[in-house]
Amino acid sequence: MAGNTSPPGATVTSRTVALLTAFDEQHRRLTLTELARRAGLAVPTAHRLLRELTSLGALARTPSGEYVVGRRLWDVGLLAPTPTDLREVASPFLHDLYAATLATVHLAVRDGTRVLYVERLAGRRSVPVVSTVGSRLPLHATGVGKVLLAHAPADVQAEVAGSLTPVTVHTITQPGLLRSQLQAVVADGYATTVEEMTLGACSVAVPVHRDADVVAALGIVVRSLRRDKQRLVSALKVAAHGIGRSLGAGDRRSR
Amino acid sequence: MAGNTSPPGATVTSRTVALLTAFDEQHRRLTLTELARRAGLAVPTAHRLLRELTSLGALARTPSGEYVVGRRLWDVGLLAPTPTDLREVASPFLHDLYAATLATVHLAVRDGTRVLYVERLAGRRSVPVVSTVGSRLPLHATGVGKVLLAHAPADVQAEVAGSLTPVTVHTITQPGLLRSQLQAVVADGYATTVEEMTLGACSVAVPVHRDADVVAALGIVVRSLRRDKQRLVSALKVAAHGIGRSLGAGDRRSR
DNA sequence: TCGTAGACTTCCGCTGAGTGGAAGGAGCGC
DNA sequence: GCGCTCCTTCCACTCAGCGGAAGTCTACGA
Repeated sequence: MAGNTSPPGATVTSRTVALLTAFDEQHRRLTLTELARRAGLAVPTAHRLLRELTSLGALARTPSGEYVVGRRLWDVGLLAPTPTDLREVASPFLHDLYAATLATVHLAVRDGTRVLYVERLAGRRSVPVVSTVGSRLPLHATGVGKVLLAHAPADVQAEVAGSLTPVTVHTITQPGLLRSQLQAVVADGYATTVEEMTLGACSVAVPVHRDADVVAALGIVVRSLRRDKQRLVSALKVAAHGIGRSLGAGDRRSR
Repeated sequence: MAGNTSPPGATVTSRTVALLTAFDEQHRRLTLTELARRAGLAVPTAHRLLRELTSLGALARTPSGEYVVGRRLWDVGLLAPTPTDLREVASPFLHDLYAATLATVHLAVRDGTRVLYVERLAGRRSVPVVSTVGSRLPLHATGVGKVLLAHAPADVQAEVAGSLTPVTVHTITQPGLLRSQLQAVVADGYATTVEEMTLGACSVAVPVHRDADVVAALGIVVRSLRRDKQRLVSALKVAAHGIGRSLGAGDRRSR
């Protein structure tokens, strides 16, 4: 009666991917049992798959036996088109912006109803923030998020407005207020937040255009906006414009 | 007689990984037939696996039907321990270094007998170079490569010295010359190249220590070394020292 | 307009690769 | 020593995966 009771609709491929995607920001090293549980697999099955993945270089093992993401997967991941192209093109502009402001600089795109951070520059003297490259945060609570939301399709805006979860006491939770702010973002060409994501941190962000489309948002985080908001906005706009122009020129062989 | 003639030793997992790793720097978008060929699979098999991978978000399709690496894979790849931790820790030091030199800044580790570039900062006015993040270059033809090679085990040094392929007319091709240069690198604490990888580009690089081990190399690329080599070397050493100290402090929960 | 070539997609019967329960270590704390 | 937890290996059953063949779509040249 030794046998086989495969869960419905689970192909080997999906099992493999399930194992790989069991890793996340909070779980960068996992044990066999934990991986099996997170991927919904029997322990021996997980063990065999993990051994294969390890020998192929997709995963690696720590000295203590835990599994971590391997270098080969890092390689392949870097080839993902949108983040990489954006990063590559934007890089010099981000450095200039950092040099000019000494603030934390963010480049982000929209991923469904969240902001996905594609690049982050932070100096040692910058305001501490929660974002890291690859992390996702709510659209309504960050500067880059508001920019991306303001230029998102109506159904996305509706979905976000339907569940405005607070992060700090200053996070926007009223759909009407959000709507009017988004209109202002489109009109003014920039968005701001004041302690809506992190207490003690404010942000300014502008859209990055490629032709008519908004493909990304560029933002900075500072301690206060009182002093020189206008200077920051214009520095951001210059950088965003430069990125957009380089992006337009850079679409080699995309039909 | 419809049947099954699976190649020996090919598991589904290895097929999946073969498909994913069929992508590289030069082939960031591939067609079905090309992928099947590169992974050594029958076209219908590749087709089915690719469809699964696409629906799972590991791959994506361009409007024209080609396959590209998906965002989910990018996510997972970012969790690979070594490159990410290094990047994260080194980031502020790299920016400072860039600000101080305006040169292209490289952070690299050794991957077998090649240099693996983990991070690159390039300004708009920097010397153009071939490296991108994730690319691998020969150890003997770059500044960071020489540093890593000088601190590599003897067998790696021997293997590299055994096949010194020239890149430019200035690339080192004599094992004896390489050996003496590597000794100098260890003694002096820095390495230089003069047009050995790219004509018109010189580089300086220093090791990044974590305790006694050399875990990475930090380098910059400039047009000429005549002018202020000593200033560059000391700027590099300061940054490398800072990175090493932060690394030592930053090894939370690694047994 | 039609024919041809090439690449993509769907179908389906055979079979061996994948499955997971069970059992055998290994390490640790009490 | 004893029990607990986690990792690893084994193995018989069976269904998931395989790929040849056939059908579809698109591009291009006559």
